[in-house]
Amino acid sequence: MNTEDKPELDGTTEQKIKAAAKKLFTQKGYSAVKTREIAAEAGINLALLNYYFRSKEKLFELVMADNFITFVDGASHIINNETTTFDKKVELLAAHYIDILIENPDVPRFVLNEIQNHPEKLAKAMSAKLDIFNSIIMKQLSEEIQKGNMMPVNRIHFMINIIGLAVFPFAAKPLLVKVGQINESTFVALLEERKLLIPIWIKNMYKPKEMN
Amino acid sequence: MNTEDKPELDGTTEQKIKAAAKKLFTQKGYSAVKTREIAAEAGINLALLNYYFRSKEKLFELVMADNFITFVDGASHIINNETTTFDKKVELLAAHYIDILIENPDVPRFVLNEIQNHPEKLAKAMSAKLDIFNSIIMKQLSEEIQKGNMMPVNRIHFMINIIGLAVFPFAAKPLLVKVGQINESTFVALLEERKLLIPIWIKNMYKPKEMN
DNA sequence: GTCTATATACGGATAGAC
DNA sequence: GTCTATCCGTATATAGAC
Repeated sequence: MNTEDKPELDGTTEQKIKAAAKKLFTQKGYSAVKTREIAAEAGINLALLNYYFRSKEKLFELVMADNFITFVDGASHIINNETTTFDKKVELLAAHYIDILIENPDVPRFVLNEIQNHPEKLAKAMSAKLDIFNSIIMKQLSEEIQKGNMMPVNRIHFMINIIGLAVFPFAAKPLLVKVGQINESTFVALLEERKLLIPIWIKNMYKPKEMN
Repeated sequence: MNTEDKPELDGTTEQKIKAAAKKLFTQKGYSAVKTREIAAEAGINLALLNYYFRSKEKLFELVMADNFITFVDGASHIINNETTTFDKKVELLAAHYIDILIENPDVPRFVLNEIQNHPEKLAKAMSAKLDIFNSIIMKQLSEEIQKGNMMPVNRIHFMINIIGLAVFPFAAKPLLVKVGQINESTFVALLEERKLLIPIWIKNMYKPKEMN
C-alpha cells in the first residue's frame, strides 16, 4: 500500500477512483461523501466504483488504512531510531509531523473522527505499528531523567505534549482563520517557526531548576 | 461523563428533541445522523421533529451554535477579566477547558469537523464572540514581556499552546486508549494532573534565562 | 400537539449492452 | 473495462386523522 498517491489525474481507473475517494473521505468523512461524488471527482462512471472496489465501505477502509499509516508510520521510525540522540528525536518528531501535515492537512481531523466512528476498522488499519511505550525514545527519556538533564516526567504527558504542540495548529486552523484572521501564508510561516520552537519549548518545560 | 445517559427524558417535547439531536450530532456529525434516530433517542414521533424544527438542517444549526458557544464562551470571560493576574488567567484557562471538555468530550471533534464542513453556518453560530487578540490577557502578556518576566513570544503561538495543551488530549483520547492502553480512570487522572501542570509548563516555556 | 401513512427524492449497488 | 438504465432500500419531509 503506497502512502504517497497524491491526486492522480492520470493513472489507471482504479488509481483515479482511489485518489478521488481519499481526497473526499479525508475532507468530509464517510457519511458525508456519496459514491456518485467520488465517481464525478475521479471522472469515471459510478458503476466502475463497484466494479473495482465492490462497495463504498471497502473503498473507505483502504483510505482509512492509508491515512492512519500517514499519521503513525514515519513517527515510529523516528522514535525507534537506534543512532539519534534524544534531543534529535524530539526535533525530528516535531518537524516530521508539521511537514507531513502540511502535505496532508485534513488527516488529523479524519483520524480523529473515524477512530471514533469506526473503531472496529481501526484494527485492520493499524497493523501492529507504533508501540510508543516500548520505543527507544522512551528509554532515552528515562536516561535523561536519571542523568539529571530533565525533571521527572510522566511519559504519557511527554508524548501528548510533543505531538499536540505539532498537530494542534492543524486542527485549530479553521478557527485561527476565522477568529484570528490568519491567512494561508501566515499560517505556513507559523508552522515553520514551530518546527524550531517546539524542541526548545519541550526542553524548557522539563529543564531542571539550576539554582536554588 | 454523561456520554451514556439519555438526555432529558423529561422536559417539553421540544427540549427532548433538541437534547437528543445535540447528543447525536455532536457524537457523529450531521450526515451520519438520521432524523429517525433522533426521534427514537428522544422517544418521540418522527413527525414531531419537523413540527418543531422544520428541518434536520435547522435543528443542526441550533446544535452547532450551542456547541460553539460551549467552546468559546467561558474562555472569553476568563481572558477578559479585569481583575485577575496574567498567571491566574493561564491557570483558569487550562482548568476551564479541561473541566468543560470532561463534561463535553465530543465537542472538540464536533467543532473541528463542522467548521470545516459547514463554514457558512459558522457566522450564525459565533455572534461576535471572542476577539482574542484585543483581550485583556494579551495586554497583560505584553506587560509581562516588557517587565522581563517572560521571553518575547508570538501571541498566536502562546494561545495555541495553552489551548492545545488542554484540548489535544481529548482529541487524542481514542488513540491513547488504543495505542497507549489508557483506561477511563487513568485518563481522568491524567487530565487532573494537566490542570496543574499546564500553567507550570507554560511558565517554563517562556521563562527568561536568569543567568549569563 | 401527536400520531400514522405516504409522497418524493436520494444513495448504494447491479444487470446487461457494447 | 466501461457505459446506461434501473432496482430497491432508506431518508427527509408532509398530509391529514385524531
